[in-house]
Amino acid sequence: MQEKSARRSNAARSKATRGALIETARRLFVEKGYAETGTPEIVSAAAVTRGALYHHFTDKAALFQAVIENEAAAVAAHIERRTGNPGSVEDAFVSGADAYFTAMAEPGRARLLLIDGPAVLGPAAMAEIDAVTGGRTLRDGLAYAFAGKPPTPVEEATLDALADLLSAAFDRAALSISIGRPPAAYHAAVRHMVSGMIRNGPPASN
Amino acid sequence: MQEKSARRSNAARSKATRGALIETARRLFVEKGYAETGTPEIVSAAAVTRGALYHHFTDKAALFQAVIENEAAAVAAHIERRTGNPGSVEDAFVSGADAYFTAMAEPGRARLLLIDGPAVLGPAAMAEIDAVTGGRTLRDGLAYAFAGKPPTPVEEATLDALADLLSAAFDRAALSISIGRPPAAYHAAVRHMVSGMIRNGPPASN
DNA sequence: GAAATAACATACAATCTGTATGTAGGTAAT
DNA sequence: ATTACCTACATACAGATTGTATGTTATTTC
Repeated sequence: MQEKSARRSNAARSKATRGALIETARRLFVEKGYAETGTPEIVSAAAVTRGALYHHFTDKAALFQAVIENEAAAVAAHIERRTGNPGSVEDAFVSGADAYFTAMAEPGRARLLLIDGPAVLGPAAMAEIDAVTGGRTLRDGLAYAFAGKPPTPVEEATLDALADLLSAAFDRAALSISIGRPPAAYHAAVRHMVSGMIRNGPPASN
Repeated sequence: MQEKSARRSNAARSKATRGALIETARRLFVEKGYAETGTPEIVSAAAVTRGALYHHFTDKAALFQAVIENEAAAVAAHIERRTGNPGSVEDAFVSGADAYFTAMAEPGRARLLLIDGPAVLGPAAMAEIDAVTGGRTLRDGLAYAFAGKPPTPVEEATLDALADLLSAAFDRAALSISIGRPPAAYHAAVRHMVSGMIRNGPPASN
């Protein structure tokens, strides 16, 4: 065997330093925000060098993106884990929203995914990430809720827009709760909004 | 009279340079984003010096905040100007949303107010600015819509939350339209969301 | 018109980011 | 096992940016 430090494969070395960087960066980004956190501080806290950082990530934004992708995956995993199949479509939305809220209650997560993420990576890139991880379940739920009970088949674009609005409402709820607003009020508001949208039947075409 | 440059009062000088800085900064912030726009570039484009900038604003963020306050005021002015009194409460919301969308269609405005603003100044400061300029009209509209038709008087906190969610939906609609998504679809979606929320009556207390 | 103050201008110190270059440890082929 | 090669990291550096400190010029005030 070797001396002090055990021999480690390159894969293991990479995994360790990447992990340390992402974990430490996440903490500092949450504490002080993306712009106010310098790479010297990150690498110092992670006990690596800037050379290692720029070896594994093309720039500071790429490190941030790795953090964001982690968070998005964690949210998706949490939701998928605790998703049984409830009775009504309405209940599915409400309990889905509830799962989303508890996932987003993880400290710092709302700020990362809803504030800094869009600003640093752009709304387009964030939408991309959301699509890869969670996305689309809202839209499918709405389509199902409106299926076969037409005045007229719902326009695709309107469905997309409706899902977008609903998603924005959920995001805002998560963000507001994360800054101390009363969760119960937001739960009630979400329930009301969802039930109103669904009971009201499919949207008119125009 | 003086020689070449006419004597100008201090108030006039300040107004001119502040105006040039805010106007130029707005343009560059929209073109390249807040973080990627340096103060040297701003002052150069505005034909002033960095000394002038830091005389009028405590730092770069303060200049940005001035830009944001301008935009918020412009939105509020636009909405107030074209607000008649329509028939139903529902129509009031829909036409209010419409006015909001056209105001937010001003190029760059959505990015400034909905993306960079929250990231640079924080959601709290943005809420403050919104409250000073527009704010509260959504909440009042909802209160009016639900007035006197109780199962039970609507909880204040729930009303706040509902207004918050609705506002988030409007923001998202404005943002999505600003990046090229079909306006008609969002108009339809907003109408459906609003009518559902209102026709569904006051939210249950729990 | 002189003193005081506001509105700038210039110079500087401290950082920070990304790159370039150098080195040590791991892998692979012979 | 030795050699050659490649990956992972370290160090040094150039360019640029931010906020401040200090100096100068134009207005106001007395």
